[in-house]
Amino acid sequence: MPKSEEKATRIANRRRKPAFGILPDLIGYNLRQAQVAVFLDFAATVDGHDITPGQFGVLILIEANPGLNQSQLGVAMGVDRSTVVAVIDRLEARRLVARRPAPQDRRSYALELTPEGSRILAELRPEVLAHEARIAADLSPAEQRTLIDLLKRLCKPKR
Amino acid sequence: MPKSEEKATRIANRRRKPAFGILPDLIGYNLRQAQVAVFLDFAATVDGHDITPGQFGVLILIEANPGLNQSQLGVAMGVDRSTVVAVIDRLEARRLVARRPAPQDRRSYALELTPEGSRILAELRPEVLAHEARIAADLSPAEQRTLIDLLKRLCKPKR
DNA sequence: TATTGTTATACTCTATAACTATA
DNA sequence: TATAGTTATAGAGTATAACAATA
Repeated sequence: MPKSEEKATRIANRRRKPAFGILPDLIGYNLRQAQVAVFLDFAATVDGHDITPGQFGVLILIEANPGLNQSQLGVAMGVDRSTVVAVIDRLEARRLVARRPAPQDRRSYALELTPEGSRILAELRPEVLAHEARIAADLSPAEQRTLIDLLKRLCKPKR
Repeated sequence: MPKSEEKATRIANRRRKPAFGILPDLIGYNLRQAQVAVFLDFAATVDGHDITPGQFGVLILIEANPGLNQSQLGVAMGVDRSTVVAVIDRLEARRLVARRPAPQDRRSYALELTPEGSRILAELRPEVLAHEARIAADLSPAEQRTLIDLLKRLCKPKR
């Protein structure tokens, strides 16, 4: 095969878009694709703060519920309490969250934002709102509300 | 504190639902919550087949594009080609996917489903469709189409 | 030079099981 | 007995950087 033909074949192969079967019709697949894209935009948005969507959620939850313990945080996030340990370890090492002694129960910690954590969160909040506006730029406000409503109703069978 | 009061406090703490701040208004958060719930239902649905949504997607892609190589698969899935290696390693170890010599390019493998892989996929497909119907049970067919449309339009700014 | 597959390495996220201190 | 936090362990999934074989 002559060189020019090889290259043409390679480029053709690269351009020939693969078929996706039933995937584009599946809610689960589109959910996953959307989440990957949103995650990338989030990371780019808060660049310099080095924070993940999950960590942002933890900061919001602790700010909204000061004194929350790790088990309660796990329930709120939908993860096991053993998973919470490492999450809080990372945030504590960065001095964004503190484990205080819980006044009523010596088994547990009362989680709080440090002043630095509050400051970072104050900076993050408008950035995250800008990120939200950007990912949803192609959707009207009504469509954005519809999307959130539909997402909340997934996996919630009629009662 | 008397025992009965302790218990009452604990139960009250457990019942007092934490506040979620701005999270419920964020598309990213609802996307994540929905994906976790969908993933759990998927795992329960294909129980016994021990397959993840990502692995199901790989099987569908290989079936729809027999002879695809690993790099092309990575592009189609949106992951690095080094990530594809371990994914295919696992599916090959389970004899669901085979690395065949690529006819035109000795650097690459032509990926194919084994007969066992085709068989499993034939079993999985109706299970996955049932799973899709279940997670979307609270949505009308029109709402399901709307949801998929809105998800596809996320992170796709107006051109 | 560019591409394919691979390895080494590292990090996040996740879970289960078992342990300890405390309730 | 039950709960809170922890540790050990394991596995999936992800990425970057470098390498050999091939194009």
